[in-house]
Amino acid sequence: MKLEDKLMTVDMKDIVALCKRRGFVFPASDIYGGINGFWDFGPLGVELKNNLRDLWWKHMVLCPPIGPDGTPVEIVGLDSAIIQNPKAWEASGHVGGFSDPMVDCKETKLRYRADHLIILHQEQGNPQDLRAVTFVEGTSEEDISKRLKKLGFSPNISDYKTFKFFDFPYVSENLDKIFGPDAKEKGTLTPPKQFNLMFHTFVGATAGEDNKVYLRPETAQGIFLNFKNVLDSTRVRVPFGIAQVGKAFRNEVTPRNFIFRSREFEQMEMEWFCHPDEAKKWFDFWIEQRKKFWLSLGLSEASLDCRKHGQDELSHYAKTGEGTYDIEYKFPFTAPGFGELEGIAHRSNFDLTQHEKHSGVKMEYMDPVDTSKRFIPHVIEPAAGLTRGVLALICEAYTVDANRPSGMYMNFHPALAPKKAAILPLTAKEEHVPLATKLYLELREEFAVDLDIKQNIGKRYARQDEIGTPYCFTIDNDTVTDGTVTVRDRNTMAQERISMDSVAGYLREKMRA
RNA sequence: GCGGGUGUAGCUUAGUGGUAAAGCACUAGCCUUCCAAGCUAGCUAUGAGGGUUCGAUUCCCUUCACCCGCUCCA
Repeated sequence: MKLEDKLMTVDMKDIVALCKRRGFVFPASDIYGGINGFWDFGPLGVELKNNLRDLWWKHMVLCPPIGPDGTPVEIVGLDSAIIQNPKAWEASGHVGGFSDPMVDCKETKLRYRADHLIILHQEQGNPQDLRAVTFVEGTSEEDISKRLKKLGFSPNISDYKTFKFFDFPYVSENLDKIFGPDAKEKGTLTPPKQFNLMFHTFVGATAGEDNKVYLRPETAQGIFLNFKNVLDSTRVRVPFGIAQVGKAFRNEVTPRNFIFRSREFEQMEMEWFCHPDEAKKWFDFWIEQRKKFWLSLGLSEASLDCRKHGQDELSHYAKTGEGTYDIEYKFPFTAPGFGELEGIAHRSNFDLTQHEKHSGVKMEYMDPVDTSKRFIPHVIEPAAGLTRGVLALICEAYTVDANRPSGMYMNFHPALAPKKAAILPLTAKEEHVPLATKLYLELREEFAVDLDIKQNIGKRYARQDEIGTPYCFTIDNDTVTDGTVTVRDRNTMAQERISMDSVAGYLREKMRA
């Protein structure tokens, strides 16, 4: 089926319904009516998530890729605390810069980032006659003139003083006299609202400002905080990486699109420390590696996009250097557009420098061979969303097929499928069950497998199709006489006979990613 | 945060100001030698709270969740 056709037929509603029906993803706190921005992974969802996480870990830490010089790169793992000293988040810029004050326009229902607004003000003798008009930064002089004229003011921009929104004297008190960027009336802007995207809580039994702490909004900082510890406790040498998988929390203004943007989510991040002069080389290397990784999981080339960030969308730590690349996936709810799956950012030496300043601890790296070479390493960060990755895998796998009883199947790569195989005695009578049980007991030592005895064989195949089990092994009368079983392939529904002894080897072969 | 929509069983749909109905799924049993067949029995629902009323799933208010659009999104 062509991708376009698939997108026509696959509806997010069907995917969400399947996820709940079969135990991939449940609404969090379901029996209490749910809670906005939170989701739970069910029995099959957690298997899928763990499989993706383990493959990532294998690709990063256990068996990292071969570097440009032909030898494997060096990456070590870490699992840092979700709550760190709050100074860490001041240093990282999250306390000050992670929350953007917003201004709403009551008339037009539009919302603006206050730091993107400028105010043009014309001095008047009478304070009651304050002439102040707000514009979105970057509005052309021509458009500004036009709008000023329309409001009955002088169209000559040089008659005005320009302020950043927050630099305007007593801006909050004067809002009733200021024109919004798109408003016809003055005084329609609300005071700037602070959106603090970091969750906070308190350490200790009493709550107060002095023991306020934050839940990490990214796992990366835990890595930077341990940069020295890792250097001092292991024999790694620059260039090397530190990898971490874990939960992160963001108080998103608008959680949307199922588990795509949730307030509690999981990240897979690796910080690659290298010499500043080599940053470009490693940046390109990791973009290539990360793209290959997602393709190897079965995401199609057509539904993946690699895109460089524009200057205006760069985060506070990525303003300089090589910038940021996004690996994006064409989700049903973004199509024909794409949604971010992984960002590869050149964080330069921003974070280490910040932590050196705030903590007073030297973050300089000394080359162990040439001790005259000292520098604060630059960082290339491939940061992937584990939660988003699971969603992409689910969306990619969901395949409509009117020619089978279930009407669809989940086309997971065997290495990712929550269940690798089902063992099905053709009937619940005779000698089929004992033989099936024997095979099941053998396979469960090595693979996640199901033994399903009840109901007719068609229903059981259909159930396995819905959860994406790649293989079904069926025991019938021939098994009793010649020791062979049928293998039923999920995608083609074709069957072949193999000997019961070779089933484990057959599965092992298919699991290779 | 704004605007619009939706909310009855696991799913899809009925229905009513007065005992909430069905199909599929699910569970148990029978039957069944390869793709949701058949028979029997069983389980499960008006998102939450309040108001009006003798009585509310139905009318009203509030709230919550989800979907769409806007906004936002290291």
